[in-house]
Amino acid sequence: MSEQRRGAVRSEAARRAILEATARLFAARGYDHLTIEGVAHEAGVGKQTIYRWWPSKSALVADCLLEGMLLPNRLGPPNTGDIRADLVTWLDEIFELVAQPIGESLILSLIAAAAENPDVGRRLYASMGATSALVERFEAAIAASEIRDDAPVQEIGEALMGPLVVRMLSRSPITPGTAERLVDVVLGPVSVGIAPPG
Amino acid sequence: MSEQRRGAVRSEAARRAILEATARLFAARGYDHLTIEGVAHEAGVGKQTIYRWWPSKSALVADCLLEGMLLPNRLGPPNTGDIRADLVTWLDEIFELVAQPIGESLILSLIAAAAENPDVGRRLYASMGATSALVERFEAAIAASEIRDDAPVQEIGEALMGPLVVRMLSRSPITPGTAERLVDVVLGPVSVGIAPPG
Amino acid sequence: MSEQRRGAVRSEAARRAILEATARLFAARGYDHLTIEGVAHEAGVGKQTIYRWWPSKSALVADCLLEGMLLPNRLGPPNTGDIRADLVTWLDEIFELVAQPIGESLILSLIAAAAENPDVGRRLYASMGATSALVERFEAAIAASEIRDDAPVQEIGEALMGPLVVRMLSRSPITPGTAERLVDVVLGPVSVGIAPPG
Amino acid sequence: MSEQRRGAVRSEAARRAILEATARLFAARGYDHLTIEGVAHEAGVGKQTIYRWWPSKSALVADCLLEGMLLPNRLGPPNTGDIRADLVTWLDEIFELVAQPIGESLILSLIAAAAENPDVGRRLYASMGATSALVERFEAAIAASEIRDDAPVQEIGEALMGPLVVRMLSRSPITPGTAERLVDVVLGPVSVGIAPPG
DNA sequence: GGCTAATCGAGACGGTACGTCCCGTCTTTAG
DNA sequence: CTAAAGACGGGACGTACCGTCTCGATTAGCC
Repeated sequence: MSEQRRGAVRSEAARRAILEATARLFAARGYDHLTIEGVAHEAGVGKQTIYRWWPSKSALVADCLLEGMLLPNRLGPPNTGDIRADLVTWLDEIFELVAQPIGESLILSLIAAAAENPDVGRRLYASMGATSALVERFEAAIAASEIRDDAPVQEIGEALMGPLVVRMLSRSPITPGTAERLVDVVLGPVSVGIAPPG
Repeated sequence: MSEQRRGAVRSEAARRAILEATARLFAARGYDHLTIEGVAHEAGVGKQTIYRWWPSKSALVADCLLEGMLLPNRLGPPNTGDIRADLVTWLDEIFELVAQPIGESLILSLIAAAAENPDVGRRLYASMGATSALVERFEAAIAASEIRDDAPVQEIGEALMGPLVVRMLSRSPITPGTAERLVDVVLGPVSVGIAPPG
Repeated sequence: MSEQRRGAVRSEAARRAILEATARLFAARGYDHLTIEGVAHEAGVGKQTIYRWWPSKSALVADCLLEGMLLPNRLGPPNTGDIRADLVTWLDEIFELVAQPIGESLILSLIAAAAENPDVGRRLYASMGATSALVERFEAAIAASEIRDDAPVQEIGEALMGPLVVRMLSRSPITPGTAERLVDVVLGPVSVGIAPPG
Repeated sequence: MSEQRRGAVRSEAARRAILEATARLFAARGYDHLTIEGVAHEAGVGKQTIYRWWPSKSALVADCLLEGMLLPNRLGPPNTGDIRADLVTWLDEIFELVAQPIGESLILSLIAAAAENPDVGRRLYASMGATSALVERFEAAIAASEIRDDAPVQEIGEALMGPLVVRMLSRSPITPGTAERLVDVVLGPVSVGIAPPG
């Protein structure tokens, strides 16, 4: 009835050692200086053990992402009841991360990995909260009538994340006030916000 | 008085052959299968001739961009007097390009190259019109009072381009109506647009 | 008094499957393309079952030899009463075998295996009749006064076999008449043979 | 008219370093523990530089032989005017060499290499004097009427060398007197030698 | 019949070496 | 002095096997 399984079972120790080594080296040296041989050596593992389970280094990175070893798994905005302030808080948090050289090269490396491997892209997108934490915050805002209930939340989310990516790729500096201006752009300036109920 | 120059001068034929070979191979096989040796061979040129003038393959790609060999040099929105329609037209044009496999992989390769090399990033940013053609259109719109004169045009531009990049990296499909929704997000829905003057 | 034995006993089926697979692969691909993994797979057997009973691939080949799976177990000269003719017949038989590509590569593989593993060497030597069938024929020849009773039979035997090995290793062609010339060399030319008794 | 040659020329330093490293490692660890990577490392050379000029490790070994780095290039019998004594001297010299463990494993390694690669075989054959020095000695012996002028010298030579190879492969000990007995076998016992002229 | 071993197939594991692809530098010859 | 050609030392690739080590299943003697 059930699937036959024979032979030794996959070693969890090796799996973890590999992912941890990958995360360590990725953070230390960036995506394109990451090598399978380096990971194997760092993890104390044969190369074949890596190739047995992952097809490429980008798949390795994707798995690290999935396990939350490169970024906090749910990086979303807070909910203080004030959607504009919460989004600004969240953006500023991210801006601060990427303002540091290490944060910048980490994100650029992730972008490079995502460009190369669809899986990394999908997981990075999920990780960055664009689908989960951020959307939840918008739904809460709709429920609280902070924003219109027909607001295109996916587009709004991407209009917040996207500029970050663009600035990083173009190496444009992120000036003070950028977060506020972005939130104003996507939610509309305060003065033209939706009318309060009643 | 003048600089003394002896011996053969830099060969323009070689320079063009190299850039054309780079563009050809980049389009055909993508950024990370592009090799200096491949370019040298394709261009019928010695490797040293490439290394003499360009420090890396990403610099080569950056130069191709600058010469408009990878993307049209000025890809900007039209100006029909209707900023919303013009932006939608422009976005849909880009969306159509990246909906084709070749366009998608071209852009993803450019993103990867930009992530790896600051120069490519800067030039790509300029190329994509985010600073020039797009900003000019916004200035025209301000002049025509189509949008507020204190609108943060850089942020608006990036809030239009950014989501494209995010969708490509995350491999999210671009659904019909996305362009309209994005324009609505960044300019505000029509009904709450700025009041007509007077 | 006797050794205690518990648990499953050695599988004769596995043993035979392994030896047969070894012989098959050895003949097909030669000694140095023979792999334990290949034998295990071909025999439908786990690798450990091979390692449990044989220490190395050359031991495997030695066992195949011992079971006569690679060469006829007793390849010796006939006895028609004419020692010279019998030796020529025997040599020509061998020469014909090694003239075919398959025979040549089989023997060269065996030589390589023998060079690598003393056991293979000893068993091959025995197999090739140099100690048994050939010596028996010489003893018969001595009994029949065909050759001197103090003839150094081991040296004579090796002086017949050795040139074959040398020709194979040096890839010298074996020309017609070689067998006769060799027999003449080791037994002395007919005209100067030992005087008939009486 | 002449062949065009452009680009850097082959480095003699690299060639020598590689051959010397090969000879050193071959002598130290034997043919089948010899690795291309080991040679490259020992020679301080990139692997590709080896693969550019030699197709396999056995070709490397063959070249070492050709340069006389593994064996003296002309290992032949002396000429004191007494062919039997000279041959015995020569054989005993070789027997002494192969009686030492290092000599034995060197020769066995050469045999293994010869079995694998025709070129090694041919060059080894030439090196061992079977074609040159030994044949010259026989010709001198014929000229001096020490042996019959129609003696099959190639067969005689191989009937001397061959048994050595057979003993090495079969790991039979070489007992005292073997050289004499072999010479007796191939030249005939003294008592039945050719009649002195006159 | 249950217990204890040993064997079997399968195959994962840490390794070593393979032969290939490119890197960026250096060397040679032609123009 | 530039350019083509291409050899060089080096690093990583992805693959093939090595010999060892689990696994779960099966098989035999012993209580």
